[in-house]
Formats: sequence, C-alpha cells, structure tokens
Amino acid sequence: MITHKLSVLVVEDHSIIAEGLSSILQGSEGLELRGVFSTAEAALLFLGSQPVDVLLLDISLPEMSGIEMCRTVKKQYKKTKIIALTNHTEKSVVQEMLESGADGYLLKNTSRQDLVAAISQVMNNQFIMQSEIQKLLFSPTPAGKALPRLTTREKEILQLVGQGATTSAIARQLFISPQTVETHRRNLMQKFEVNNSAALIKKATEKGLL
Amino acid sequence: MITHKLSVLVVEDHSIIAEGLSSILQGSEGLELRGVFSTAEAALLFLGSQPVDVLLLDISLPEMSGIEMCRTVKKQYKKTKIIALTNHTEKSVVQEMLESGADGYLLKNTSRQDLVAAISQVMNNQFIMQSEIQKLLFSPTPAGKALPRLTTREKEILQLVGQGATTSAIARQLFISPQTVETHRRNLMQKFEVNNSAALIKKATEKGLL
DNA sequence: TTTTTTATCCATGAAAACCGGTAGATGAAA
DNA sequence: TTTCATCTACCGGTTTTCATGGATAAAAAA
Repeated sequence: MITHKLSVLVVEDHSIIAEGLSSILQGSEGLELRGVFSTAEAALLFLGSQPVDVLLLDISLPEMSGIEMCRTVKKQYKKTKIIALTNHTEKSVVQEMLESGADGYLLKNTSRQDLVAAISQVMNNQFIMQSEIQKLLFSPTPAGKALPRLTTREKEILQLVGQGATTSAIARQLFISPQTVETHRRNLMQKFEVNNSAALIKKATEKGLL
Repeated sequence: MITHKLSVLVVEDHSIIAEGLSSILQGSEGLELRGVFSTAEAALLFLGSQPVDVLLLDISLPEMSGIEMCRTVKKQYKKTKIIALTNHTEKSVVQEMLESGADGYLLKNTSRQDLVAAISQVMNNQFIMQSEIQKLLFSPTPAGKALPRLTTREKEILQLVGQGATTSAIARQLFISPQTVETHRRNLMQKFEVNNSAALIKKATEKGLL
C-alpha cells in the first residue's frame, strides 16, 4: 500500500526530547525523518522548500507557539498531518490546538510504539489522542466543571469556614444564629457533594472560590 | 585524568525522554550507559548487582518516587552521584530532592551539552543546577511563609484529609490506629498554626501541598 | 398572583474533631 | 552512647460538626 516512506518533521525545543524523537523515528521502518527544528520559524522555512507528510509539533516553543504554527501550516500545506506532542493537559490548550487543525494530540509520556502507530493512523485520516485527553475533553467532570451556584450568604460563610472559623464564631460575626450558619454550611456541602468541611474547602479552592 | 569511562544509569518512565537520554549518553565520549529503567524498583535491583558512578533520576515515577529512590541509593551506595532530571519547578520538590542527597538538579529542557557537562561536574564533587532553580531556591520565600517541614506520614494524612476522609477512614486505609491519625492531624494543625481541618486544607493548598 | 429561592431559625442525637497530656519503639544523628 | 525525630498509641474530656427533619418570612421569578 505504502508507495514510499512517510516524511516526518519534528519541531521541539527541548533537546533531550528532540533527541529521543529523532532516535525513535530513525529506527522506525517506513518513516523518514527529514529534520528536527527547535523553533517554529526555522521549521516553516524548511517546509517552504520541502513539504512533509507528518509534523510532530511541540506547543511551548520560543517565539511563535506551536498553536500558531499549526494554523499556518494547515493553511499553506493542507495535506500535511499535524500531531501535537506536548505536556499540556489544560482543556483550553487542547481545544485550541484541535481548532487550529491538529490531527492528533499526544502527551510526552507516549510510548514509542504508540507514537509510531499514531503516525500511520493520522495518515489514514484518523484522528488520534490518548484516552486521558479524550476524557478531559468530553467530560467536564460530570459533577466538576459545573460549579454550583452559591447565594451571597453562602459565599460569605464559605470564606469564613476557609479561615478556620467555627460555626459559632461565624454566627457572632454575621449576627445570625449558629443554626443558620449550620444550615448554610450544610447546603454548601450538599452543593459541592462532600461530607465535611475539609473537603468542602478543598473543592472550593480548586474552583477558585477562595 | 580519567582512568576509565564513567558508568551512568538512567531512571525515567517517559519513553521518549528515556530514548533521548540514551541516545545522548551513548554518543558521548567517556560515558558508558549501563541501563535505562522505567521504575525505581527495577533500577535498585540492578544497582544491587552493579553499582554505577552517576544516576540520572526522574522524580515522577510509578510506585516509588525519585525522591525516595535518591535517599535509598545515597544510603547504600555513597559514592554514586545522583542528578535529578525532571520538570518539577516547585521549591518544595527541589528542596526535598536536595535534602535527600542529590548532587544536581536539572530540568528537562537542559541541552545535551549541559547535560554531559553536568555529569563530569558532579564527578568532580561539584554541585550543579540551573540558574533558574537557584533563583527559585534562594528567592526570599514570599512574605516569610516558610512552609513547615512535614514528615512523610504527615503528608499522607494531609492528602487524605483533603479528600474528605474521616479519621477512622484514614486509619483503616493506612492500617494504623485512629488515635495515631488524630495525633498526626493535630501535629499538622499545629505546624500550620490553625485550629481545624478546614483551615488546614486551605493553608496547605495555598502552599501547594495538595 | 402563585411559585420558587433565599435567608433565617429550631431541636435532637450521633459522630467526629479537638485539646492536652503521656509514652513506648525505632532508627538516625551527634 | 545519648539525643533527637518520627511514628506509633492511649486516656479523658470538651467542643464542633454532621445528619434529620422540620418551620417562617421576604424577595424574586414565573
């Protein structure tokens, strides 16, 4: 089926990883490593003279980022497949990369087998990414991303609980009954789906409420 | 000066990086790569039969962490030099690694030249780390917030408390008495200068321990 | 104008956390 | 060897939290 070797280009500024990729790709049948660049600019220049089949692209690069480069390449060389190869696990980064036209998203903990397999898969017009990334992308963490709507009073109480205040201390400070404070705290815990204050504070902190 | 080649061992679970290191080290004069392992346990087993001069050690590893491994190795093979090779830039991690006896701390963006140079430097009993890390380490600790030194056990309990586990649940999980868990928690609260778990979790989170 | 949400309050009892000590066993360090 | 740190465990007692299961009034939304 394969008429000639797939040409591959790597853009990666960490030399240890660049070396690793280089070594893996060179040792793989059916792949031909055309170059390893440490900046997007240099790689683009190269592509101008010699397009490739697959581009392995880091995101954190000096100057022009991998995301920008991805957009540029996809505009100019529609046939070139792009696989993002990075450590970013933030949903926003992944999304941006995919919206920029990337054909795959791999983390740097990918095994050499998976890496090589991924390259042939994207050449078959498949879209590839690890299951971790898929999960991240398609499940807003069922009870996670949707941060509960808190009332003004609840936010106040949450703050004070986080400062280590006891129920009665909070009551005194807000001039309300301790029972009321209890009720609010209970509702908070319910909304956050936890069963004690420690976990409540942790979740609230994670969501940036504290 | 050098009588024979320096023997080097790599412990790294990301295969791309492992490959990169392997390739770099094999291509370096005066160095002999004795092995690349993806777990601390496997590497320790190997060291038992064959000590080496220098150990390149990742920190995030499955099961036993690089920090623990560092301690173990330094205890058993005092002459082996250890260079941490990781992406962790948290001050606490760096400190812990150095306290565990590491002779150097490099980030994974190190160039191959620097890496090879680092190896010969530690063999000359020099201590090596990037200037970024030095800055991080000697930076004035924002607002005098020296984070308390926690014991291994305390860290474990802190994690679990943050997950909302009760004293008895923690006790069951760690196979120790609930009273012991209470004691640890009490000590944690003392160290963080708070008087309940909610505030404990908040402070710990602020300091990046959770 | 109903209905819902929000904030307020209450009681009771069980479970957990918190406090202030004490103390044995290790293992490492001085 | 003695000291120090750490982990372990216990006692007795107080305080706080958590779970149930209510209720009322005002404000906002429908």
